[in-house]
Amino acid sequence: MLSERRLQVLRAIVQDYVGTEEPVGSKALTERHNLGVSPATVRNDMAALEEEGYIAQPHTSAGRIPTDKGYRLFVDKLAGVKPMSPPERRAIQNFLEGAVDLDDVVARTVRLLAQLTRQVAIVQYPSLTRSTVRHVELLSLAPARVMLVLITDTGRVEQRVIDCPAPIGETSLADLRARLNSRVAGRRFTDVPSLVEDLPEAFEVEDRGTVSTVLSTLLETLVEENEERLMIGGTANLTRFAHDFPLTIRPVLEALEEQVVLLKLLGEAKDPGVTVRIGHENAHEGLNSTSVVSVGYGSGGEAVAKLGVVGPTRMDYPGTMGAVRAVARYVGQILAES
Amino acid sequence: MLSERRLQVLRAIVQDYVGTEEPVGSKALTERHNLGVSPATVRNDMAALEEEGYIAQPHTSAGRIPTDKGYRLFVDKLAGVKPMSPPERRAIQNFLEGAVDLDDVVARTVRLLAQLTRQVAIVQYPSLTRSTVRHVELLSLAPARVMLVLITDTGRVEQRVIDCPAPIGETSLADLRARLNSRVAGRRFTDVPSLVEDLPEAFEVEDRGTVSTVLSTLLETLVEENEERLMIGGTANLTRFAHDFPLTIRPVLEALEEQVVLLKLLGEAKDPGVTVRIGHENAHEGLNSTSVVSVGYGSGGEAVAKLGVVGPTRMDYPGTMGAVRAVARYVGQILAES
DNA sequence: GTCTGGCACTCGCGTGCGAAGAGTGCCAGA
DNA sequence: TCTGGCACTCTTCGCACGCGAGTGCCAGAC
Repeated sequence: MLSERRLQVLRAIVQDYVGTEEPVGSKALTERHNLGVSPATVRNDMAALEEEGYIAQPHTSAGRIPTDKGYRLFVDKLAGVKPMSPPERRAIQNFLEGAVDLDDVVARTVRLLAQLTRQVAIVQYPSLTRSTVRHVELLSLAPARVMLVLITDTGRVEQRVIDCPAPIGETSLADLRARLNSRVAGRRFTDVPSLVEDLPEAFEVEDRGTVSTVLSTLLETLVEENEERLMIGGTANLTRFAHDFPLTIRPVLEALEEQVVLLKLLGEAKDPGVTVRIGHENAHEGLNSTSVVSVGYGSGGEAVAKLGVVGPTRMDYPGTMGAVRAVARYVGQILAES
Repeated sequence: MLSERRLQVLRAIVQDYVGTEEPVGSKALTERHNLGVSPATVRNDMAALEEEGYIAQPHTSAGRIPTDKGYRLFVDKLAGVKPMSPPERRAIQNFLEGAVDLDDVVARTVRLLAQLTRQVAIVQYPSLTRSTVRHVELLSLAPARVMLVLITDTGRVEQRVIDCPAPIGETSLADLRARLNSRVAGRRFTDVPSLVEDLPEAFEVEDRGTVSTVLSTLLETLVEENEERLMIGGTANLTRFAHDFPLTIRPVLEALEEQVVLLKLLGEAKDPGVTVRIGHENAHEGLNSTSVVSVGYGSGGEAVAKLGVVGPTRMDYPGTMGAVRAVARYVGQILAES
């Protein structure tokens, strides 16, 4: 077990390193933080911390920098979440309130998050799977071709063109539309399958094939996770620390282009609060020198999607966590209102 | 006027510099291209080319590199468009054919273009203003709240929620939907305004306000240019030449995040063929050291949107132009089919 | 026991210098 | 008009050197 002072030393190292971006030595530490002890003592503590793997030195005769393990301890035990100041809160609210539709909400959220944290922001669109159905529309494009439009309570619209096994008449289609909506409107996606199960039976034999096809397409649309979209922004912020790691920026940019990777990244965080994944804790190799701070957000009390930022492991964790949490909260509010 | 041989020298310089990424000297030139003259002669030509501003030397005693003006001459007079090889064409076609909807088409196009050119790819969604209406759908969300869904021939879907001045009955709404569709379905956006002008007159007085509101929202949606969306990809390719210009990558990334800038960038090119804007020819400052190669594409014979790539001025112009042109052609085909 | 001051030691980094190499410009001759 | 040769310029690279930051350890003080 580490003594209280050693934890303080670790905290000081993290704070200084995040601020200066340079390895921090024992002398500088005692000057900047009044720990009440001499550099020599701090050196002993540092040696112990290094022994335990919390800090490391890039070269002999250089200062120490925190390891992933050190940041982890810092985040878990030594630092809280720094709340946003009232002016910042107002700014967030104002910025988000101007949004006109869902795309705009997401776009503004990304910009806002990128600006606040000065890092790369990722915002997932409100997920289909946890939302409710507002309306299902069926349009006849051709005798045996139907377009399915699904509108969710979060304002998201998904459309699919369906090739039917047999032509279907306008009357039958209208019938199907009406029955479908009376059953599923306002219901959660997860409940839909059981609600429409016996629907084909209500139709004439010749239409049943088409009805089944439409229904299965609807169900596909509902559960299909790979349709989950997200928006990213603030990639220019990567260049802020590129001078340290010019070789790092490439894999990060590559990872950011893989939506699958990002969705997995956000999806992994199961914690209801703010989740932090540091360095090698990220499964994806390209992100081994970055940290991901993410949190769920939702229109009701419930999370329907995630948002977060990606930045260097050397980041201002309390501030970033505060910003991410605050933005998530306000986005939730905006979604609930609309 | 430059002599034939001097143009050849310029062409050789551009080609070598693009290949090696290093300033090219007179000796290397004569070795790699059989110009039939000695290095000394080439030196004289180089001096002349420098005098005219087509090439420059980074330092005294270094080789020459092309200037923006030099690239311009190269693109206009010295190089053609390099057509794709048959295997490449097949690969393009195969890759694009798997697309399931418009988003997917655009996403695949971006990936493809980024891979082929190894540069940053930008694809604009097929523009609303030049497409035709496939279907207009009206959904009653609440007595005085209607959702308008517009489906275009390119598969794009736009939706708006409209607050009506007065409640409107389902019958009237169905009537409006039917009349609207019979008038505008299959028509070009630009024709729509005159086609629906007198529509309110066909309704009862109490519904006219609502009908007008719906119509004006529809017209807004049709003309609203700021809704133009685009997708970009391949930003990781920027790092390929970041070692030369670590300071360049940041403004480029910033510019790429400004959709407005990109739309303007693509919009500027009026030429029906492939357009190339080199270095300072780009209005946006951040893109002063990059070139943009763009072209229109469309489902019919007509261009409805643009696509292109952004890369260093030192790029393989013939190859890039060929790839951009080929991809545009195939995307057009895919859009026409679906 | 724990902390402190002192001291020797280790490296990384910046500087200056010299040699090497690439490339140019110019000139006289074919 | 082209060519070969020559002197000149500059950049780059390697290397030695000194400086400074920072460490580790030890003996002594509280």
